Amino acid sequence: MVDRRSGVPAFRQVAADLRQKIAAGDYAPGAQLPSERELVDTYGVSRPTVRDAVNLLRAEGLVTSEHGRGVFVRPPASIQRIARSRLSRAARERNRGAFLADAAARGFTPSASVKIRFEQADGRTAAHLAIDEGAEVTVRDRVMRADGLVVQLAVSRLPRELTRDTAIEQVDTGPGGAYARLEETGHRIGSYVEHVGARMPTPDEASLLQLADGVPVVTITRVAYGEDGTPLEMNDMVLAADRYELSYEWPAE
Amino acid sequence: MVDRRSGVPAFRQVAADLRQKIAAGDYAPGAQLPSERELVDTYGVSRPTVRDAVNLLRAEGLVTSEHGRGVFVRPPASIQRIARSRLSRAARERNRGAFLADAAARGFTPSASVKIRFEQADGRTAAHLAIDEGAEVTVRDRVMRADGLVVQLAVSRLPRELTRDTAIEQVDTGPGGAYARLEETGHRIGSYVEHVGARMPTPDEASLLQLADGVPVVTITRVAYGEDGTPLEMNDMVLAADRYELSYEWPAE
DNA sequence: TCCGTCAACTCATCAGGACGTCTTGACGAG
DNA sequence: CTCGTCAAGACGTCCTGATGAGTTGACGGA
Repeated sequence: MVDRRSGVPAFRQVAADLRQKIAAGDYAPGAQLPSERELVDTYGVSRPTVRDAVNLLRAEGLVTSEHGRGVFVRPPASIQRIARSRLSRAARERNRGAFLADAAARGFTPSASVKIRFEQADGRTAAHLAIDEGAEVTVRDRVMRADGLVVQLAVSRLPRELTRDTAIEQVDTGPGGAYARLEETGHRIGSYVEHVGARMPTPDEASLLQLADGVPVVTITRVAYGEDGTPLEMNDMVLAADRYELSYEWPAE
Repeated sequence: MVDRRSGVPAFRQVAADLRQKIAAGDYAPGAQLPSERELVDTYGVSRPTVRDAVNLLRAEGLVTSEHGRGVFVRPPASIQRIARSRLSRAARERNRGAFLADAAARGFTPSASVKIRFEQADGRTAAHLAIDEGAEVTVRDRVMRADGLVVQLAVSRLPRELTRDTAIEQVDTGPGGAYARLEETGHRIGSYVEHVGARMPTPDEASLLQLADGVPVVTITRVAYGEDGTPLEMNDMVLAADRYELSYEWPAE
């Protein structure tokens, strides 16, 4: 029952109580919460108030509601790891590319849809690739799946000069992926930089990645540099935050 | 005006239209959206429907609403960077610790509140530190501020044996921070591993970090290893995703 | 036994109204 | 000119009431 004199809005009190019960294990992961009607009786509030409370918990990623079934406590996500070593030349020689290698090693059946297009560099792309704004870039737009489920979106951009007459402008880049093709044409990779952030998904991303409410996406912008420091490739990746954990390792200096 | 026969819920149509107008620049960053009353007239829906639409945009982090003032387009966040080099010994010798060094270099006035306590290791801590579950650990619970604003939460855990009779069990760890004290007692750091993820904040975190709705947090678990591979310290950090971008760099192998 | 029907239960959506609090700015008293 | 008052308009909260749509399981017919 809510306290009307506390000054705390009723729907927040309901949300706080449910949140506490979930944390305490009264409602275990995967368990169903009482129906809206029951919550109305339990707390002595109206149904929209109960719905506001549930909406809050959903935005926090604590519960998901299923139309016609009920509201359920979100089970903890199964976490996958992406190690820095997935980009090593050794791994590249054994496989077709970073993502396919990673997924195969984990026992998933990976697949990817690729669309190639050519663009003029916008300001951000120009800055990352150290080229002029408006210069032509090759864009590889990929949707990666594991066992049919979309798990990652990636948009790769390279200066057009680096990809002309190479398999990078083809849907299938061949063994070792685009990085292998770059190195074959004399552009040996010297280092990588990854910029990592997080935000809420756009509706498109939420739908593609089949994200539940309250699940953010992790964004990674990776830039590959040549041994002389020239930027060779920029790769914008979007991952579901509840399905991925990134790991980075480096020696103390 | 919404299309009642399209099957798409009215509040989603309103949200989509507003989202498109924001993306197109009709409502610029920082600009005020029409009031709820105006939106009711514009789209021909009731006020709860308009509110549902605005709530959706807020959960996406696109807008913030201010009581008594209106609803505003969220301006793009000012991004800070954390480079791997902030953990170098050279930086440590010049400063008091990673966070204070970072903030000072950026022109902020940094401050931090620290609470020390001792715990028994839970399963996760035991796994990361390679110690027995239940073994005693020293916990440093820190709230970091820049110009008075809370920007980062950090909970550091070390095996108690490593901290006994050192300044690590004091609020002020002295010049160079806890890592410098560890190295002084013969525990030279060999490598770091960071595990990066993202999720929606708990209500506590949202309040401490003054997070707007729809802003996720980035979580970092950093483990520092000795030169022999022994885990020395585990540090759980929580950052506002709209105020930080992480950068990692490594040479190609 | 099997399977289709259908009632009952679930959440999703929407309307319309009421009252509260907060912010802003006009305006008048000093 | 300054400052406090106050009304208007903004969002916040909460209610009652209604309809729609998806899911499940009991039940009865084949």
